[in-house]
Amino acid sequence: MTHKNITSADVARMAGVSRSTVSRCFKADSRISKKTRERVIEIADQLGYQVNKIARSMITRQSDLVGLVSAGLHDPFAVVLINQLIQKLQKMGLHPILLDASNTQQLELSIKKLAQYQVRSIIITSGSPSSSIGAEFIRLNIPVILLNRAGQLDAAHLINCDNKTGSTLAAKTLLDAGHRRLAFVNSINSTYSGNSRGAFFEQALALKLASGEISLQNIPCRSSDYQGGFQAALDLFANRPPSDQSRSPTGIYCANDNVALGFMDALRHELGLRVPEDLSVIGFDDIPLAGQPAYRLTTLRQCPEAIAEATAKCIQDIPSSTSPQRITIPVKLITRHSVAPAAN
Amino acid sequence: MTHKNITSADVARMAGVSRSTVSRCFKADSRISKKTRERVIEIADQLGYQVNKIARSMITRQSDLVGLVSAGLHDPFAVVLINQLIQKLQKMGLHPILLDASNTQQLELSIKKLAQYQVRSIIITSGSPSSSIGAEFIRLNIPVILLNRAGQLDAAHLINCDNKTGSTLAAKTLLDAGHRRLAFVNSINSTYSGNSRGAFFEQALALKLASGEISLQNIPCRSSDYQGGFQAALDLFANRPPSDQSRSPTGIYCANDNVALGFMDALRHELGLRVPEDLSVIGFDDIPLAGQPAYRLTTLRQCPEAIAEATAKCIQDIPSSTSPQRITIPVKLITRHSVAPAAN
DNA sequence: ACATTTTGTGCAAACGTGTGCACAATCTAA
DNA sequence: TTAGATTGTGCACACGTTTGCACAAAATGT
Repeated sequence: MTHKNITSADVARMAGVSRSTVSRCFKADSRISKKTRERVIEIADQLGYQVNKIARSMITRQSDLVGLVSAGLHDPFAVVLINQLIQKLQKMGLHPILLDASNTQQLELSIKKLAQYQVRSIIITSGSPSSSIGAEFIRLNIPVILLNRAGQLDAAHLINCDNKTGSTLAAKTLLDAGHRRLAFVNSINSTYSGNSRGAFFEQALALKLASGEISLQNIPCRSSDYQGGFQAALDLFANRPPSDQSRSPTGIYCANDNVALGFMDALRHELGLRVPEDLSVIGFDDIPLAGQPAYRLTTLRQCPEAIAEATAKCIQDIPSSTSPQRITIPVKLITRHSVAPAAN
Repeated sequence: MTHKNITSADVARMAGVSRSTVSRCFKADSRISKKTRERVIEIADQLGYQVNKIARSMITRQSDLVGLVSAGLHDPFAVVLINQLIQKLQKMGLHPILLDASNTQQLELSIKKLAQYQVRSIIITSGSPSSSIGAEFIRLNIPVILLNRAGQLDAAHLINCDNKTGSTLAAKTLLDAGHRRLAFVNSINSTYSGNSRGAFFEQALALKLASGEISLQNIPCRSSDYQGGFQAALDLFANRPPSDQSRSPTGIYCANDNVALGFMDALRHELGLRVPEDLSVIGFDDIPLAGQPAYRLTTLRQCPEAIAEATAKCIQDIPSSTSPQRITIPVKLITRHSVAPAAN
């Protein structure tokens, strides 16, 4: 027994006008006499009438729905970002439908169904759903927004944090502290952010690397999360002869905070090394945990609120924009206590 | 220029049948000859036809959309729970629309709009949106599922973890370790879970409390999160004269893991106290961080997957179920290294 | 062979809205 | 006063589906 909704016909009858008039009373730019509009809205309110979005979507071929795909909620930065996105979208009257990209096959299925809901746009935030999915949406004329992801899609809107400045700052910070043996910790499963940061880090060090002043080592981890960082630190020092200890890196730049925290915990709790006395560590993102007393991680902050804000604005601008947008969000060095002058 | 979708009329024309027939070919229980059905589906596939959910929803007054409201993504347990929910729902072909309950006023607005999308049901997971919202949905004949929340709504489906058994186990664990001065850390902003756990904890200790064998102190914190726990520990020892130190509690039960971690960090990093040597701490939830080497928190695990599974099943069963469901999910004691025998 | 049931398909109405077009009413300008 | 412009409203169709009803064809029973 479904509840009978009050429709525009009801309020039309009540107000002694046609359904068309009722409809037009809710559109700002329609030619309706002030008097009629006021009366109709009055009655509508009184009846608790609300326009049926489903019916409206059918005719306008547009909805207030937005697809939001993310590879699980494992990465803490992804979580705060999504949180901000939800709030901003909600404020704009948009409703995000969350899709999990962990299972690619599953995802492709869901994402096709999603297209049937006339979503206004789709935001792809992390992980790696095959970019063919994005292409599929482009083909259906549904705008695609890529957040911190590689842009193989020319037609997609791109919003990225400034990995170049960030990585350059990381390099400078470690160099200024006197570190000579540097390392970059990154997942072997290439992600856009990680690879990009690594490349810019190396680029910032290029001159000194060429002159032999400093060294740079790539430390691979299995996954770009806490466990990955943890294991990477273990692996790094596992089969290293004591005589070789003096050659291990002292300035560590991690692809993101989560990796950095895992790396630090392994150093401290498993390997008996101190941060920052023995090794300096820099992360990226500034996730909430990074600032807490257990870690006090020096890191590059990318502001999730700014990204969410830019995304919201991007969606708003899409109807009037002709070419896909390219937006770069600034990052900021947050100096805490995980970097100290090199001991040797 | 919107992309022209292929409709059932297209495939009907192509197959030389009527739209009705096409529609029926996709419903399992319709009387359609095997031959026709196969041919139609063949052609539909070939054309890439997909039923328009919007149009279907309009006529069936049902959609594959599900409302999922949560108070931000701050609590780590809420995050893993939501993650599981998303995956399970996605697997069932349902699409969750996420709503943020941080701003109550904003929420009421969004949630009303949501009703217009004919959501199949609404899942309320944490935080405290006024229960009138739930009532509003009940009134609209939209099923409401409350997860780990108080049930002022008789008509709502209730899924709760077993706070009673959990708190009883916590009490037993601390008592068995020889602790006499116990405490419960909970937010002053009452949440259902926190209050419930506190009440059952006290209940489990009732006999020994009455006999004066042990003592129980309530430690309030401003919020039921990391910061709250952190500050609570600071407050507890702030204006306590050294002579009084011996009377402070040694067995601490926290309303949830997040509070427990904050509490522990304050003890260790700000107050110079050791866990578990000086104080024993038990949490609730078993969030991912709790198991990591920095904490090794002994805690009561409530399995997010089990809750999500129960929720999914609940939604599935709703059409055929007559009375609202009441489901309790078991919890399990996870023994790690934050509880030790009482020193004195 | 005929009556009756079963099976398969089409017609048309409904869901609730937006919007082009027509047209009446009011207003403006000479 | 009258022709034309402007304003406000209604009619009717469209969006893409589901589904009750009608009905032809096939199958069944006697």
